[in-house]
Amino acid sequence: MPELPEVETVKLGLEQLVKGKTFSKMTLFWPKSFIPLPGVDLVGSRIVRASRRGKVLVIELEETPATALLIHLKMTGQLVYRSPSGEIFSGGHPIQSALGDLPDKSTRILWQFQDGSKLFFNDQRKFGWVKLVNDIPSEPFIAKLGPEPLEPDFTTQVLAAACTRRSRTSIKGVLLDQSVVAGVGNIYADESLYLAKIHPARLAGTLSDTEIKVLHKSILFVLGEAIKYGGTSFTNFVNILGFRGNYLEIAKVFRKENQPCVRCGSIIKKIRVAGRGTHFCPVCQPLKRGKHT
DNA sequence: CACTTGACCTGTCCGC
DNA sequence: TGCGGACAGGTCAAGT
Repeated sequence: MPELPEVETVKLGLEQLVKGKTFSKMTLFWPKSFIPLPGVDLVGSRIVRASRRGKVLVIELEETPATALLIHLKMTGQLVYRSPSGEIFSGGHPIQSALGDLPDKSTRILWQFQDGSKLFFNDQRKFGWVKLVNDIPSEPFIAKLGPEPLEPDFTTQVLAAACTRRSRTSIKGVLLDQSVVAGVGNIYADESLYLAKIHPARLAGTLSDTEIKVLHKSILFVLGEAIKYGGTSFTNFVNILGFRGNYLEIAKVFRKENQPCVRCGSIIKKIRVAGRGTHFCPVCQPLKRGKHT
C-alpha cells in the first residue's frame, strides 16, 4: 500500500486504537518478516505513541532497552486491528470490514494485547518488515531519509539542490529518492507532476526555478489532499479497521490511462520512467519545455 | 559517483 | 481451461 498518506492514515488509527496497550504475545507466521533485537522481548512493553517517518511506521514503547517497533509496509503490507469481540463498530453499529476473518494466509505476524485485542500484520508479497530497535534515529533506514515533505525543512531550495545534484536523472526519479524527500512514492509522484504540468521524464537539471517552486507546492497540496481522503486503495491498502482509502476517486492520472485528462481532454498515457509505470497527460505535460518558462 | 537492472515474493490479468 | 509472461504501491544489491 504505502506511501506517506497511507502510512499516515494507519498511524492515526494506531494512535486511536492501540496507544497505551501492553503487548502480551507475539506469533510469527512468517519469521522473516520480523527482525528481533537480540535479548529483548517485546512482550510486556507498553505503547506510548505511534508516529511516522517517511513511509515507516514507528510504534514507540515505554520500556527500555527496546524503544520502538519500526514497520515498513512496502507494497502490500497491512496493519489491522481487531477488538476482543472481533466486531467493528462505527457510529455505534457493527459494520463489515473489507477483510474477512484473521489470521488469513497473508498474515505474517499477530500481536495480542493484555486487554484481549489484536493487531495483525498482513503482507501478501512478504516484502514488508517489522524491526524492534533501541535507537530510532541511528537506524540505517531512518538515518538516510530526507526531510518530511509536510515539515518546514522541506523547502523549494532543498528540491532545487536535489535537482542539481541529480541533474541527469528524470525528475520523477528525484521525487522517488527517499534521501531527497521522505514518503513520496509512485502514485503521488505522478499526481504532483501532473498538477505542476511537468513531464515525468524531464531531466531534473532542466527544470527552471519557477517549475521547481510550482512542483514543491504541488507535492504539498497532493499529499495533503491524499491524507484527507485516507490514502489510495486499489488492491491491498486498508486502514487499521480494514477499510479502503478514497483518494483514487480524485486522482487525476494515476491508473487513469486511456481516460481523458480532466484539464484538456487529451488521453492520459502510461509509460515507464525511473523503472516504474508512469501516468501523465502528453499535452499538459510536454517533454519539451514550453515558451512560458 | 550516478544511473539502471534484477532480486525479493505472491497474485492477477492478458494474450495465445 | 491452461500456461507463460508482464506487471503491481518499495527498496537493495549488484551491474554498467
